[in-house]
Formats: sequence, structure tokens, C-alpha cells
Amino acid sequence: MTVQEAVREHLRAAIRDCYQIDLPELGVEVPPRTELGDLAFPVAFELGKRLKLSTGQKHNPRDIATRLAQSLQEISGVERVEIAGAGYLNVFLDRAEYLATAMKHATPSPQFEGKVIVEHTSVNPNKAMHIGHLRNAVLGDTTVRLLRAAGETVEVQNYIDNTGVQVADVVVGFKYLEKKMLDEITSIDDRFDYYCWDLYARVGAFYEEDPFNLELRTRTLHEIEQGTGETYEMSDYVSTRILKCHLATMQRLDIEYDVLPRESDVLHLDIWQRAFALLKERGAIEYATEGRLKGCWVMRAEDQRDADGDTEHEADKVIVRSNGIVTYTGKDIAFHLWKLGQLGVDFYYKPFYVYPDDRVVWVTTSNPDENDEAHAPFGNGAAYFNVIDIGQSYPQHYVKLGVMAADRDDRVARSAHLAYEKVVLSASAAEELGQRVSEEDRKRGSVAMSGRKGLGVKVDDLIDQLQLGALREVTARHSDMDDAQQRETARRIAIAALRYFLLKYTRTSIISFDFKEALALKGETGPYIQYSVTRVNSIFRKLLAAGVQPDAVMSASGGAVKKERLRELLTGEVGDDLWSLIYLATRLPDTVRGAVSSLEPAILAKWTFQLAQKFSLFYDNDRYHILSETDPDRRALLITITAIVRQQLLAALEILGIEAPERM
RNA sequence: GCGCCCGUAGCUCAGCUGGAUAGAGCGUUUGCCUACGAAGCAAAAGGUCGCACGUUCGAGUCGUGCCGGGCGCACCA
Repeated sequence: MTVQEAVREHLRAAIRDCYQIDLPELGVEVPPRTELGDLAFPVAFELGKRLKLSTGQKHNPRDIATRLAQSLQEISGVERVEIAGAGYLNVFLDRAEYLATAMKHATPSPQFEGKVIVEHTSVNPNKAMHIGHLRNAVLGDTTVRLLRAAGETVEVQNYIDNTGVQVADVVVGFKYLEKKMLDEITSIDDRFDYYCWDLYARVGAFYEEDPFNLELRTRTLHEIEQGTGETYEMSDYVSTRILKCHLATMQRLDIEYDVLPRESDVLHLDIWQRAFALLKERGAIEYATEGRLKGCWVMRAEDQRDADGDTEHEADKVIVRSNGIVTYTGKDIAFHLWKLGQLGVDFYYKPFYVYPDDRVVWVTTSNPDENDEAHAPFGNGAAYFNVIDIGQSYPQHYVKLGVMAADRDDRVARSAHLAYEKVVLSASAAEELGQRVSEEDRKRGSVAMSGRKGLGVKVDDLIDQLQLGALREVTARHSDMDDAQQRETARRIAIAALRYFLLKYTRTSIISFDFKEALALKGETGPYIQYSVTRVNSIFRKLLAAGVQPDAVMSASGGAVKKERLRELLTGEVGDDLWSLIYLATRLPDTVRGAVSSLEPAILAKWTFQLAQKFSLFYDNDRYHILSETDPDRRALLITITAIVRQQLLAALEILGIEAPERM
């Protein structure tokens, strides 16, 4: 049990004893300033309120806090307790004791009973990925890393809509604008995703100049549905080749997947038929015999029914159209029932791509002969998280309702749509891309990206630019590094800049993309955090050269330096200063927990930057100069603090998907 | 009309389930490389937290109503 948990338990018991009240969720905070303590319980306010309600008597929060404080004096690890402000119960930890145990990291216990499925990226396989798609992928990948850091088992899915309108549109472009057949498409040597990016924009213009041209889309979609023939072959080729481009782009950012479920296989394997039967059996959907939805299978939304008993079911969702064709929402409900193992059917799987670390990405197939028995079991998760933009909230809501109607248990309730806002272009960014900005957009300050117009920032272009900028800095500073080393360093810096840029915004905030900000390597950026690590590395290199093993000092300082001496060093103004850095650095597990429970990676990103910033303060302070410190105990303490900071920064960066270079 | 998101410093954004003196980066101004790497640090300036009521001992945070911006609300995907 941690000190925090022990304090909480004692406090809860004390509240029961003194006031006969049981508070299962005791709020605990970290005071705004070190002088105020390490743990703050505002519980006296809450109790005062409750006591007034039940007894009618007023109770001063300070008195309540004072009474409760006595029960906390004896806990080992607690130095003292103070009452502050209007009735805060502030706990000061035994700093020396805390430091000695800080190095032992407890393995987190998972919250889910089984595998959690995270679906992210899911970009239409018809053109190059842009920065908006990347926000999805980075949020998703970081969520995966967060869940794993929290002890969960995670399966990463990237859903491939290979039969949709978007792929069909590119096929229309090849067939009718470029008059290319399959063999001509396969012989395109250019970057295929970039090629299709431009072609897709041309198709957009083609539809716009004459709406009659949309007929070609309908015809093409129909041909693709056949599952055979030249047009189908073309669409299959396009989507598969683009998918490989996407995987390659994502690999540059260390984003990997376990399995790629394809829309075409969902259709071919009659996943829907199974789900349809299940939904009917559970009464989740019903056949409308009257009203405007007559002839459809609909999902009733009872919570939306009018108070007046109005018969109009505005929020009813059509699952099967009156012509017998299932809607997108219906298909998605089916797919999610599969995710939770509710259908009793499965896809077949074959290897699609092998990562450099020998991990295999599997792709679904409908052909039993292609099935490779070596695949891991997919689906059948304990919960799902879908990283999908906020615009899809409405259908996602119905997907969840549908899945819950068929399978009402809390594993579904805990599943969630991880909604995030879009990325738009700042007016200046749009201009830099050669777009004419309308007066209206200029006033608003932003322009929406549009694949149909070919307007957007491609991920690979952005990474290239970042790497170039980083390489310039690296070569200017480290002429001693060889080329490969310089490039690898620049690569890590570029990834850090890009991933941090996308993670520092909370999910619900629209990112206004600006080249200057996205390409920045200083300020609140990923490289700033990496830089803190390299500064530590530099100190440690010098220590090693002098025969001092920093890690050994760290693990020993709990025991080798006497507790009393440690306490002395961590007391007073200077002690407070050092302690606040230690305390912040060791709160990574709390931060991870917070980020996971709110599914908000920005919380971790901000914390990591904050720690790097606080370390810079420490680093720059002449009082904490490690190499010139003559007092051996004090030096051991400074080394220990530095080592803890480094360790925690590296751990946090790994969760953020960022590697720190040795030097930069 | 209904629903969701946003409105905090000149700009871009944090502010955890209400809590102690509202923070960061960028930009501006001024300093600091003969003590660990200046991709850094210090200092200054910059705020009616959109507005108004309400709940509370306490509101940037919760409720209601406005104002302003964005997005959803298909037998599209």
C-alpha cells in the first residue's frame, strides 16, 4: 500500500468513528505550493455540509479537520499534518522515506477483465494521409500506449473501408479521366498515395463541373460490389497499395497495428446476417408497420420519446432500409458485436505486412483457403475504444445503443467513442499551400481541409520538413556525428515535434494548423523534453568518465545516505525546492491513471513538459551543480534526483511514442 | 427547432471529479554562454475567465437564460 492509500484509509476510518459517515470516494489533491504540503484533503468542507444537513447544526470545517488530523499523526511515511486555509487537511510526507521507496515501481493492475480493443486511424485507402488523419492515429496510438502502461492488454485495429465511395472515386478517376486499365495502374512508379491524392481532387472537380458525372460513381460502386471483374480488381489493387503506403507512413512515427479488418470481408462473411438475427432475437430492433419509416427495421430510441406521448419517433434509427439494404450504422453494430465476441463467427486472417521488429500485421480475408492458423486470436474483447472524429458522434451513439441492446453488460457500458475535434488550416497555412483564402475564411482565421479539393498537409511532407529542420540543427551542433547518426537523431526529433504538437491539445479543441507552430523545435515542444534528457545524459557521461555510476548512486541513496542526513538535506527552502522536483517526477503513475480514466493523452503530454521545465530550473540553478558538488551526500542526492527525473521522462516519452536521442 | 463542442493574456492553448495568489508556449521589451549543452534560463509587460442571474462557506469549473463561433440531426458512408 502506498502512503497515499494508507492516509486515505486512516482518514476514512476516522470519519466513520467521529461522525458515523462513510465516504467511499475521498477526494485528494496536491496543494498548489510545496510549503502547503504534499496531499490535501478538502474533506472537512464536505463533512460540514453533510453535518449541517443531518443535524441542523453548523460545524466549522477547521474544527472538523483538526479532529480528523489526530488520526493521521501515527502513519508511517507521514511527517506531519497541518490545517490550512478554511479547513484543508494537509499532509506532509516523510521525504527521506518517500525517496527511498520512490525507486520501486509497482506494477499496475488492469481495470478490464480481458483484452481491450482500440480502433484507430481507419483512413479511407484512396489517397495519401493528411495531418487530420494523423491526429486520429497519434491519439489512438498514444491511447494504446497509455492503456498498456496502465497494465491493460490491448489489441490495435485499423478498420479498412475498401468498398466505399472514396475508393470508388479514385477508380472513377483512373477509368474515366485517365482511361487506365489495371496493368497501367500497377506500372505507376510515382508515389502512389500522392498520385491518387491529385487524382482524387481531379475527380472532385469532375463531379462538380457536371453532376451527371456522379452516375459513374454509382456504376463503379455497383461493379465493385460484384466482387469480381476488372473494376473490382482495380479497386482492390488501389485500396491495398494505398494501405501499404499508409502503414509505411505510420511506421515512420512508430505507429503499428495488430489487425486490419476489411469492410469487404465484413460483407462477404455475412457478419451482418448473424448480427441481424441476434438483434431481432433480443428485441433490439423492430419492424415498422406504419409511419414514415414503414417497411424498415428500426431501433427505437425510447429515451427520446416526447413527454406528450407524441407518436412521432424522431430519433428512431433505421437499421435496415425498406428496400432491404442494411445501413452503415447497422453494419457498424454488427462489426462491434464481433469485436466483443457476441456473434460466434470470425474472419479468416492472413499476414499482410511484417514490421522491422518482426511483428506481423494481419489482414482479414473471406477466403478460408487463405487462412493462416498462426494468427493470434482477434476480437472477443472486454471493451472497445474507437478513435473517431467528433462529427461521427451521432452514428457512434447508435452503434453503442445497438450493441448494448443486444448485449447489456457493463463491458459495453465502459466502451467508448474517443471523440476528437478536427484539424483545420490556419489562414496563413492555407495560403502557404497556394490556396486563395476567401474574405469570410480570413475573418474566421481558418480554412477547412478538403481531400476533394486536394487541400491539406500530407503527413509525409510534414515529416520530411521536420526532419530537414532538425537535421540542420543537428549538423550545426554535432559535426562529430556520422551521417547515419545525425539522420537518426533528426528523425527522433521530428517525431517528437510532430507527436507532441498533436498531443498537447485536448481532444475537444480544434487544432488550427500553422506551419510555424508545427515545425517549431523550441518552446512547448517534444524536442524541449528530449533536450532535458540529453542534458542529463551529458552530466552522466561526465560522471561515468570520472568513475561514478549514476544508477548505482540512485539505487544506493535510499540506504547508503543516512535517513537523518537525507532529511536534513530535504529540509528548509532549498529542501523544499529539491523535494518539489522529486515529488513531481514520481507522479507519473497518477498522471497515467488520470489520462486513462479521462481518455485524454494531453494530460500526460502536459505533465511531461511540466517536468522537463521544472528540471531545467533545477539544472540552471547554481546551487544544484552536480559536478562541482563537494559534499558526497549532497552530491548523491542531486544525482539521485537527476536520475529519477531522467527515468520518469523517458518512461513518459515512451508512452507518448517519443524516443530521446543520446545527444541532440 | 433539437442535440453536441468551443469562447480564459495580442496569438495558440492548459486549468484534473467546484477549492488556496488564474498558468504555459509563441510574439514584444531587457538581460545571461570563463560552473554540468543558450533547442536553455531570468525579468518586464499583458486577464471584467463572452454577458447576466442563480446554487454554494467558496464558481474559470455546476445550473438557467442570452451573445458569438463550429458541427451534427438521412431509408449517405
